[in-house]
Amino acid sequence: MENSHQLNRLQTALHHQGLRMTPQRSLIMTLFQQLPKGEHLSAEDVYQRLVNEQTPLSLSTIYRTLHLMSKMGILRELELAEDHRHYELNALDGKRHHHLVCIACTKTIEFESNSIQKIGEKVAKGSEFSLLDCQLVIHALCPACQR
Amino acid sequence: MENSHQLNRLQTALHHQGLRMTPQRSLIMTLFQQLPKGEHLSAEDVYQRLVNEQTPLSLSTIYRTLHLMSKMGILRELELAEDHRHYELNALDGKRHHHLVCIACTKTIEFESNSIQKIGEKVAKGSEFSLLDCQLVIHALCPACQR
DNA sequence: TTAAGTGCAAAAACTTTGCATATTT
DNA sequence: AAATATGCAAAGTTTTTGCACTTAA
Repeated sequence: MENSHQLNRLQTALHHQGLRMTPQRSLIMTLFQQLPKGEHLSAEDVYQRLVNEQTPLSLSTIYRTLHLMSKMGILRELELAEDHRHYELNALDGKRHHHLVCIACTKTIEFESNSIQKIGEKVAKGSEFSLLDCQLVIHALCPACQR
Repeated sequence: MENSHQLNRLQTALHHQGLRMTPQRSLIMTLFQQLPKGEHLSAEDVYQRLVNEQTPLSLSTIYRTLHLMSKMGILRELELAEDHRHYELNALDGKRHHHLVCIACTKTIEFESNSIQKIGEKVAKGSEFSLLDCQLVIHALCPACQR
């Protein structure tokens, strides 16, 4: 099934770097896999959702895991208007979404764009970088906040 | 001259909202105007650069001013890989630049793109938002960090 | 076995806020 | 004069880290 397949991929990737699969990492990975499209979580969110599971899990471990999985390209770190970072599964197929954010009320609209993805790939390739993620953030005022 | 023209624009904009021009705001505005293209500052950076000026200036005031000027569309708040926010003057002509960031060593390359700007405008208009800023951030691995 | 991972508690880094005083308009 | 802005110091948030203990491979 899909879930265990993804967990295997994570495990393989970890082992390639001499790192280990743990119940905590597995739990966090599974949480993000089950997350509805478009939803993203902060470290604290992750903690609240998993603290009552059978596996013990601390905030420090969550921070460490979120960083690790972002560096591995498994999660994407969203840079929105909020005061803390949010994470979501990084789409393997390049179907990444972008954000239109009202800076007054923080209302956020998501959208997809093939063109942005293509620009990102072109720019990365032009500098010989290998792309992990690209995201457009548009800061604006929503109709209500324009008065 | 250019500088005082910009200061006048700031003053007018402030007065429109019942707010006031102060020596501190003027100082901060001038600093950003004189900043070389492509350079951006954190609140702490601003403090370090201005603390020895004749005008007294505190970190709180800097934070308050940076927020205010971002909400006014005068500054843009950059969302990069760093752990704190950076600011720079928001280009009035739409010549905004974007960032390609190596997530391993944080090496950053800036680039401009008319297409991105156009996409931003189209998306904002589509939802009847009024655009203030748009920025593409590409997370990637630079050649050196790919091993 | 042994290097990596975890939890805890403490610290660090960054940002916000209350309040008295000072300043713009 | 009235309302806004500032500085200070204290508090708030979010994130990081040291260390002893645990665990995956």
